Amino acid sequence: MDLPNYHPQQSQPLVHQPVNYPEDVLTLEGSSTSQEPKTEAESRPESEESCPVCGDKVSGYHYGLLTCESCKGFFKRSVQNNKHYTCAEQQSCPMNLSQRKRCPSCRFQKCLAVGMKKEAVRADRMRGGRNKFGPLYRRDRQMKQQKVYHQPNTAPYRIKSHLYPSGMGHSGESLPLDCTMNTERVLTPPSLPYPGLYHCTFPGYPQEKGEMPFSCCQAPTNYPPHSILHSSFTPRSTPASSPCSTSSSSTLFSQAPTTTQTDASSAAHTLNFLSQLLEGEPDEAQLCAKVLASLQREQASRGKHDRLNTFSIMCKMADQTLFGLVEWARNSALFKELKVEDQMVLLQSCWSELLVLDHLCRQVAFGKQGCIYLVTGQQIEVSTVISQAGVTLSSLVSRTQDLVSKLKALQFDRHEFVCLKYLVLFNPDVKSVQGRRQVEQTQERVNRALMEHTQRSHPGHSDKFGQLLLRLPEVRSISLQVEDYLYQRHLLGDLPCNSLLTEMLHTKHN
DNA sequence: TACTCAGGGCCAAAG
DNA sequence: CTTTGGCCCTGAGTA
Repeated sequence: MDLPNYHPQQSQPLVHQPVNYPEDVLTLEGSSTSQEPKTEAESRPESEESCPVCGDKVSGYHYGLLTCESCKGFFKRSVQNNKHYTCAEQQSCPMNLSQRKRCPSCRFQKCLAVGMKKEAVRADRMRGGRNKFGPLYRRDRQMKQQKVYHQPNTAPYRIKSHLYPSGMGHSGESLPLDCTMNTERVLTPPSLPYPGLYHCTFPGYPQEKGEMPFSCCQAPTNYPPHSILHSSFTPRSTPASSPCSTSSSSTLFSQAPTTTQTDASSAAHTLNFLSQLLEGEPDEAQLCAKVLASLQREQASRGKHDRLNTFSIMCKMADQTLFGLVEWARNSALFKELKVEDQMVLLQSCWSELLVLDHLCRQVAFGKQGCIYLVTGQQIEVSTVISQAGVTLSSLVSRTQDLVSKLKALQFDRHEFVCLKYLVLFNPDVKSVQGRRQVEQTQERVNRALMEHTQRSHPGHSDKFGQLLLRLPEVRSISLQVEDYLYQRHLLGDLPCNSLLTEMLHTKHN
């Protein structure tokens, strides 16, 4: 896996750039494994697919995925010559066949965002041979093959996934996991602040079928909305008001308190440490705006009858949130101290837990009783989701809402949230972590800070620390269920391709 | 051993 | 002059 915008060797901060995926990212083509007899069409599947970067015709697998010859060459040159491009605009230049030459910066970012792997460009420039991604390419082909198998009427090979809405089944066969959530119907446009994002018609689901429209509450115009915990969840511009916020982050992060320190200085250090952790927290309003803008761009680039369905919208939201979480980790001083390889494996291991934690935090902070609060500020009634979702999704929603209730009862605050995020990220038990000791020390340090914070902020609640830690196995369990669910939907072709989400799912199932 | 196919190099064309 | 992109070469992996 390569992470989008992941340039550990670069010193300048990288700005997250939402990805404008081409309209046909939801299409796929037939393919076959090399062991099987091939038809003419199957033997050249890539000729039917468009490059995820610019939409040109793909010429084969290049640096991790199917791309065109031109983007292959561009990516190779960029990596080989260690190019550092700068975008003259807002890092969101359109990327298509006619405009791909205009902005190399956005083109290169797009290459990385769709999953082209820098490490596949050989440092020794040796020609020929096979690379280490052979199994990845094989798996990719097999998955495409699998989807074609599930959708027999696939000639020609490009299929719009919304022609196969979930819940309809394929050829009457039963599906291995719940895919009955009629997510195409979940969000309804009225009262939404960005009506262009959602559409009323749901391909494959005629309205007269009698389905109940999902009620969707108006998102508050002023962010953030109500919350009894509002004061605990102040935006990132304010928390630096801690007593010792004048110290530099490098000093703080490089010095753990020693046992010889007095209680007072240890407490001050913990406060300082926590406020430094909090400073790295992304601004929720900015994230909200970013996700909305990305969704708007996506919808604007589509035809009137080719709008994203609700499940795809949710996936895009999760994808953008994931981008934000990766960016958060990457910008963390503690995380930067780790080897790049360790950063990668840690993120690969915990991305879904971070997503779940992020969702939980948003619910505790902003979610109204009985509603799910989306990253875009919109709200969906839990009861409606559960009534329309299949077994797996209903169970996920219920479990998550239970956890939200428990966290609310514990008066979960922002300091504790950021600590849990770090505890999940710095997991020394992840296989193949090289700097295990370093990861362990950071985890212990965050653990200590969390303990001291809970004892200080809730002296009457002696076991808050333990109660919070006890929630982590449930977070883990939910995240694994989320991964399984998403992977099954991915195999059915319901997930938008070329997203960080699918990339992470791929890596986990490698 | 022949074949496959992904990475690298070359070079005319475009900017 | 630099960059692009189509074409060809190379060679490890595979049947």
